[in-house]
Amino acid sequence: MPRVGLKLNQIIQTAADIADRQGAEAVTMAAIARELSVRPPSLFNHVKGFAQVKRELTLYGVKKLHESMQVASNGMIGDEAIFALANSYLQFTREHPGLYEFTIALPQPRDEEIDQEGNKVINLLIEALRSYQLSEENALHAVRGFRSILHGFSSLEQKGGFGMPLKKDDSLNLVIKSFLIGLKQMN
Amino acid sequence: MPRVGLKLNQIIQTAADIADRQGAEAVTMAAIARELSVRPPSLFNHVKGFAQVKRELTLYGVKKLHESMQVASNGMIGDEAIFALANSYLQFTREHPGLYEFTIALPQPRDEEIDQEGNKVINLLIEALRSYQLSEENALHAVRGFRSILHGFSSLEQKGGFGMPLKKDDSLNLVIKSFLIGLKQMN
DNA sequence: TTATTTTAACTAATGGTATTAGTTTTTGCA
DNA sequence: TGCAAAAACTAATACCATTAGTTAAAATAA
Repeated sequence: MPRVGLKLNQIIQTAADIADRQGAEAVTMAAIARELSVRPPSLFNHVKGFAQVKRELTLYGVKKLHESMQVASNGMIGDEAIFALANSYLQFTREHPGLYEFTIALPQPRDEEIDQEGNKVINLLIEALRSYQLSEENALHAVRGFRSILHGFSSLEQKGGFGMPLKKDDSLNLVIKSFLIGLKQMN
Repeated sequence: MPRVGLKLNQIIQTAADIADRQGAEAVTMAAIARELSVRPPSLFNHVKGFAQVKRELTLYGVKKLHESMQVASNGMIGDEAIFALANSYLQFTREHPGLYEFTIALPQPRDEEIDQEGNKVINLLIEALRSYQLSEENALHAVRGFRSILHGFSSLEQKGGFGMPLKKDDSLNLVIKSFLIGLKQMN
């Protein structure tokens, strides 16, 4: 029994790979162990249990999503920033469908570190909406709306909810464009 | 071992109750059997397997959602109909959080009967948007957008994604209102 | 270098899950 | 009344996460 040298990082990476390739529900301790050529109990030397694996997966996903959006919108403002954020969000959900599921499955009770990382994403949206000169309250409402659009669209797309053979990116563009036009007339 | 007299209907009803009271992931054959005071294998006399239970749950949920929206928007047109649809959608997800999760977990591969029922919901939206005089293509984009807003908002609300202490209904109203304003300037 | 301690793998076992096979009992009908 | 079908059951299998206890390898101390 040679040492494999597992690290928490490898375990989460492996779990994320399984999620993206076989779906979020395929992520099990047994599957991770198989992938790493190790017996399931060995994982418990590095992780408290399956609950922690999911928690780390969520944290990893949110961090990665934030990073993508950060990079994509860097230096932009206004509509340009908003569309850049939307596109990078959608790209992330398409490249990492399984990981994304964990990203939106927030643990109960709330997790300080995950919340903090999630707030960074929200702050990107708040920044991008700044040029709209909304009241503080309306800005928060608008962020919720924008998040709803992004998550709702991604989720429906992944679940196969869009049956019609119609360019999906056009749909997202239209809803965001409409939303922004409406926002401009809000004050 | 007296006859219990299980019916497919009772099984699905029980499953839906468990979903709404304890969460969608609490729905198991074992839990359903416990609730019905029956041994798990007995369920297999009425149901092919857990996969079918989930499938029936999805169908039941979509039907129920459609019925609620149908009733709520009956006789209305334009914005009034749209807000009525949105409110009844949200009410459904709040009253049936567990069942709603199954409602959006469409089975792979596609299920003819579920698709058909889902199309009825979509048709309600298309009808409501008719007064906007959108091109056929834009109408479909708009429906996707509207569905994204509804599902995204509901999903984030359920997952506890809205941290700020801000009236959630106001948020939904604002995003829909903005979206509609934008739509009106689309042609 | 050798000895000791710690780390990380292991095996074995427990209790949960869905599911199948085979059995028994009840019910409904001829 | 008797028989066939339906619907419950028990028993067993194969997964799953997890815990306890064991062993071997690696890191550290002497």
